[in-house]
Amino acid sequence: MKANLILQTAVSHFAKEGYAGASLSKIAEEVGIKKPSIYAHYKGKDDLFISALHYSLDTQKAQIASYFYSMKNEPLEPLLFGYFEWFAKESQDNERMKFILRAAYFPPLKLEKEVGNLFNPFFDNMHLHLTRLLRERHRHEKVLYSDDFSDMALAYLTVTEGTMTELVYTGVERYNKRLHAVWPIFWRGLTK
Amino acid sequence: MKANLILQTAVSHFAKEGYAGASLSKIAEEVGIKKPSIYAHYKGKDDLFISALHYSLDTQKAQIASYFYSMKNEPLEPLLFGYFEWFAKESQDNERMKFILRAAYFPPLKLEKEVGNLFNPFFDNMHLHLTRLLRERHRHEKVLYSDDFSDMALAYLTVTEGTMTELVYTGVERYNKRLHAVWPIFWRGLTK
DNA sequence: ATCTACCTTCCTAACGGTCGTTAGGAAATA
DNA sequence: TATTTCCTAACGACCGTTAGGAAGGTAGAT
Repeated sequence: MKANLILQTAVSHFAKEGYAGASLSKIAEEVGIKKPSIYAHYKGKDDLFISALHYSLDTQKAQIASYFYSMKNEPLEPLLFGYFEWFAKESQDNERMKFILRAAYFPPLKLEKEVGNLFNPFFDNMHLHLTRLLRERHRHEKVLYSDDFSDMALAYLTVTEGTMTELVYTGVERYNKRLHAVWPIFWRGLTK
Repeated sequence: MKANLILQTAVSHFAKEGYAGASLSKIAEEVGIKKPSIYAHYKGKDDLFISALHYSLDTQKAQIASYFYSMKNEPLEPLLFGYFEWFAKESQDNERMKFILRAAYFPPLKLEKEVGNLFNPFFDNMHLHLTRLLRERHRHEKVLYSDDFSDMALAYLTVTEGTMTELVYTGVERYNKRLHAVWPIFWRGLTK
């Protein structure tokens, strides 16, 4: 399917160059078609961008869900910490993540609203599931210090984003340094 | 000084539109001059971008230093926590911070090297001063759990960035929610 | 089985527009 | 007089987009 190839190439270009910096000519060139042929599959640059974001978020969501499912029988600490390591492995040479971060933090102004409409449910969904996970686990493991599971989930997400930005910006070595600096402190603060 | 007015306008435009999205015509228009007049002050778009970044980092550095100096007689906890609140107040309608973040995470590819040369000393400097601060304070207050001050400083910076990105992206309300979710946990993990 | 109509996909050519940049000169400042 | 600052005019390059048509496949009717 050419449409999908265009989409994936677009993700890579938008990740590296941003919305304004990416060029349809170059995307088409990498796909192996001419620029106007893109219009057989997408209405225009905006449509391509939104489609790429939609696709990226769906894929990301599925991957995260599959990680948490695969770890569902592990204790809480390796489950939460392992997510960081899994994430680093998944995200290497993975431009989808970079695209997602870039679109989240610095969306093209004219698409701000539509981008927000895609992101807000995504984050709310993550927060909700994480809150539920913590509540569920606490019932059996009873290791958590507080019982405000929503706040703990939000704190966890904050740490993931603080390290993720480092991963995207400077690479995996400094990401790991940060991770091993912050995790023992955070986990100590989280548990009894 | 017209050069400085151009610089500040450029910061605002680069923050909102990014390097590729910002246009010299629009910057000139907002300043009240014509586009080619910019070339009387800067060699071109690249020079303007780098100058704007240099200026932004210098200003930011001075402001941060002045906060920590003004709080030098406070205990460690209000000093570290207050930085978040001070930061939110400073950063409202402050496009400098947005520009700095954007330039740090998603620099224009062709200026990646020069941008890195400006950022790396900035972050290293922050990390160094924070490490020293923690070591110094621990000698008198003895509240810290660990004695790896470098790792604690890095962890603190990670939390600041995790919340800062939220501040830039969604605004001050959700920033405060995150802050009040993560800080008690983090501080508990940091201290005896 | 063949013809017809239609739709998808891709092309070349070209559109109007904006981009960053330069040339060259006028006005102001020192 | 020399230099800085600003202007108008224009450059070539690239942008996203559209027009119009060729090639190919598909579906239904004859």
